Amino acid sequence: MTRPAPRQRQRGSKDLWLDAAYEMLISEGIEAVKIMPLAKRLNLTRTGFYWFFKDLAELHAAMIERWQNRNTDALVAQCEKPADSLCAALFHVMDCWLDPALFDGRLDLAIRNWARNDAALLARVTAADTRRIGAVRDLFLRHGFAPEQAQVRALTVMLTQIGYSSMDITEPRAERLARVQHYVELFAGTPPTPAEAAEFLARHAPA
Amino acid sequence: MTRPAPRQRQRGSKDLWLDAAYEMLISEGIEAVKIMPLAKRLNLTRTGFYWFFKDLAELHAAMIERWQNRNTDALVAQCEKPADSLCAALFHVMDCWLDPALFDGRLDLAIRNWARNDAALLARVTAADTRRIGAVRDLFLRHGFAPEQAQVRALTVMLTQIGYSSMDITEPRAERLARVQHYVELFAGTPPTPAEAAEFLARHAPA
DNA sequence: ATAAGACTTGACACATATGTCAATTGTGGC
DNA sequence: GCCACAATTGACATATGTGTCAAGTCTTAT
Repeated sequence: MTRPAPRQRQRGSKDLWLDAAYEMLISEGIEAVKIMPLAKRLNLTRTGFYWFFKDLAELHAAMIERWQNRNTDALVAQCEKPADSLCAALFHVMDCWLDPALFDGRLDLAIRNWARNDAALLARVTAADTRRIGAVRDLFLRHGFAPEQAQVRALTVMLTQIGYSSMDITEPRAERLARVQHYVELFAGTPPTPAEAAEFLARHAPA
Repeated sequence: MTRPAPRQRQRGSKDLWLDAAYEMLISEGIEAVKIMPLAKRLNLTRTGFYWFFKDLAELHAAMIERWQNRNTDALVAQCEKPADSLCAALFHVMDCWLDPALFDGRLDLAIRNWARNDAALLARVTAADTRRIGAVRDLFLRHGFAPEQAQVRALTVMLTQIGYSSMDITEPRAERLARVQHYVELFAGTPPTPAEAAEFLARHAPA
């Protein structure tokens, strides 16, 4: 009968620090993820941190671990969803742009910037990129594109997504939603049918 | 007869510090642009810095000034170059991707990341983006696209460019060169003529 | 009630950064 | 030769960050 959570006065916790670290990473970059500021934000004493983590490096490792099991898997899954047409398939990919549960662009960008001066992380990001681009490229290949065009279109889809985060575009949700079908038209080379567009919009109707 | 440059033992100089600061900004982000590390890299005494700049903030301001008068102007100029066809016009835009004198993607990215936590800079970046996207959009409008499609295509062109820097893609020059015509085909909706592609390639032939 | 263990705290030692200032060092103009 | 002054320097005061450790404080199981 192991008591599942002994919990005592428990003000801090591993996840509490980790969550705060994520917020910091996303809003100000890895350079801002420091123990003292996190402690201030959490209203805890700085040294309590060391009960949960060996040091800053261990916090960093934990953050990377958490990212690893996220964005990429969801994106690949969206690419592999069965679809009746190219446009329908692309709409599945576009779902990622509208549902933060599928893909967190800000987190991705933050990790990417972090990787600029962390060789080990860069390797993991590059591996993730290869997987993602490969998944989108295969989608285009399945729909009859020549290898060169499939590769370029896949890259452009991914690049656009990253650019969106990087440029920090904050159009209203409705506007972005309406714009998606134009992106699909661009990437596919032909406009989606009204039925396809309608299905997409229905998926993202306000809950 | 004002002696133009009195120069004495002059080991440092405003530009020396500024150049070093740019290198730092590009390779490691604004957080790394600190006086002590710059001094070390330049093999100068840290305090010498204060002869040229009032403080770190003044260095920062100088860097922004220098960026301001660069990337955007060249890009807009490329968009406005006369062209016989849409593809030819797009090839002019693509010139920016291959000529660092026209557009320095790494600098642009670094400034963009910096702007994430500097509201004043963010405003300038946003203004630059508006100008750039507007120039590309007008290009598509001139070639007969509907407003919505022109806007989406312009955004995608810019987003792709930013994504390229952000993703840090380092394909060999020859490969990128070869790929450009596929991007043009994607953005234009129709492939360029062999003559147009050849002209582009000739422009970028090794000097 | 009390002991065990989960969690917190403050003091210490240290590193790296910023900015000020008075003192110095070279060099060109006289 | 030497003066003026542009440019450099080292010492000082201060801020913010990291990490260690011994001592303290709750809370729950017995």
